[in-house]
Amino acid sequence: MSRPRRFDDDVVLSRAMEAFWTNGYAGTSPAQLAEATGVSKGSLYNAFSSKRALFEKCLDLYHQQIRELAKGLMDHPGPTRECLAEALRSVVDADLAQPQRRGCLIGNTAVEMAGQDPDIAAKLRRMQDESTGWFAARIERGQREGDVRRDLDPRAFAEHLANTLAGLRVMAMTHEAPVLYRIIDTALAAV
Amino acid sequence: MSRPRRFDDDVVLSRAMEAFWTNGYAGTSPAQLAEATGVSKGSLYNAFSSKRALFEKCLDLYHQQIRELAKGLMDHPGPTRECLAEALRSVVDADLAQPQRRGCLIGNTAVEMAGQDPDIAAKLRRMQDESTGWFAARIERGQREGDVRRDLDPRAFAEHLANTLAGLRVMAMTHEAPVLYRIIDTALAAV
DNA sequence: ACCTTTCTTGAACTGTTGGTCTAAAACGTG
DNA sequence: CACGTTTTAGACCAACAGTTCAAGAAAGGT
Repeated sequence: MSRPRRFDDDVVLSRAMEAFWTNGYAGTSPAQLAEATGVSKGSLYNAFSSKRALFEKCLDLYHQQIRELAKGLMDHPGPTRECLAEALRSVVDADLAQPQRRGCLIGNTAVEMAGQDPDIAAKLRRMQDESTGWFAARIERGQREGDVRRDLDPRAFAEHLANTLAGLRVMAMTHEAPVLYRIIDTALAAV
Repeated sequence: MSRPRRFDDDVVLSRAMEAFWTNGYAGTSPAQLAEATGVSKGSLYNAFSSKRALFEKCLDLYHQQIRELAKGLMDHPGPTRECLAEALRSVVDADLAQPQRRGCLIGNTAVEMAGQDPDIAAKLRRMQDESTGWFAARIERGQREGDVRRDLDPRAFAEHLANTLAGLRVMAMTHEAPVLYRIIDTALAAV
């Protein structure tokens, strides 16, 4: 029928996501996106309509990736407290392993765009709430298994954890592992 | 001698700070700065050399303002736990009272620039560490006054509080007061 | 009344931005 | 192997970025 696309949408999306992640939405120009993806500007616009639309697809991809990651981390064997601590530590480790600090794409986008753009704000809000849900589920499981104090409100504590994580990823821009690890331990002391 | 400056450097700086705060460094153009300050682009460059230099002065002003604020908040009468909770709540309230969410200028800048710019990163790091110091001092005072458990590590808990605050200001971009208040209570449960 | 100095202003400048368009090339199909 | 359709690379565009500059304007010192 027609000429097929030479590039794989998913790998292009993934590379574009990396570019947006390290440089921000405004900080990533079409030229940079072309360079990062190896696909020319023209093709990029042909395939994704606009920089904005491409960005939203990148956000979705990011969210899906952390969803997979979270699923794995929350299913790790071991006591609840250690499981949560290990999960947070692994996120921090991943951040610090990067040659350039870049934080969390969702948090970064909240800071950069949520104030001006209610649509993006709502989308980010949904994503963050989903993360909170994963934490809450793990805590409830801990309570069922007798691992976690019964008087702990799972929802409230999950929100606290999500907030701690949001903070960590900002703090990781300027701090090193020991401080961040200590923060994780302190935040989890109540479990 | 020479023609005097028509504007007051401090009010110009303060208005420029507001502009950077709501729109970010890259998101604030010289034209916007001129508009926000009421001073023409040319004069702005004459007085502050470059957008970058102006921004650093704004950062310093911001830090000085929160230093004053923190001094007041940490000296409030009442038990330590309530004092800290009230301090965090007042920051959250101030964020939510704004017509446009804008987070924390230090955190926002960390996210936007720290990855690329080691100088800025170091400066932000110093500012954040100073904030941690204020929390630590208040906790130590609480311990001296018998208000706070002796086995709490003031430094570690202060870092946790600074991290919680950093998180709150990102979460405030997309969440409302009840969630944020609950997070504050949970984070302070150990005091 | 003039001189010097620093200030203000607006225009001008260069590079880049986000985005469009086109002409040529590439492909599956019949 | 020609068809009709798509993709592609790159030229192209107006707008705007950050910055500079020449010209004039307001003070004090002489």
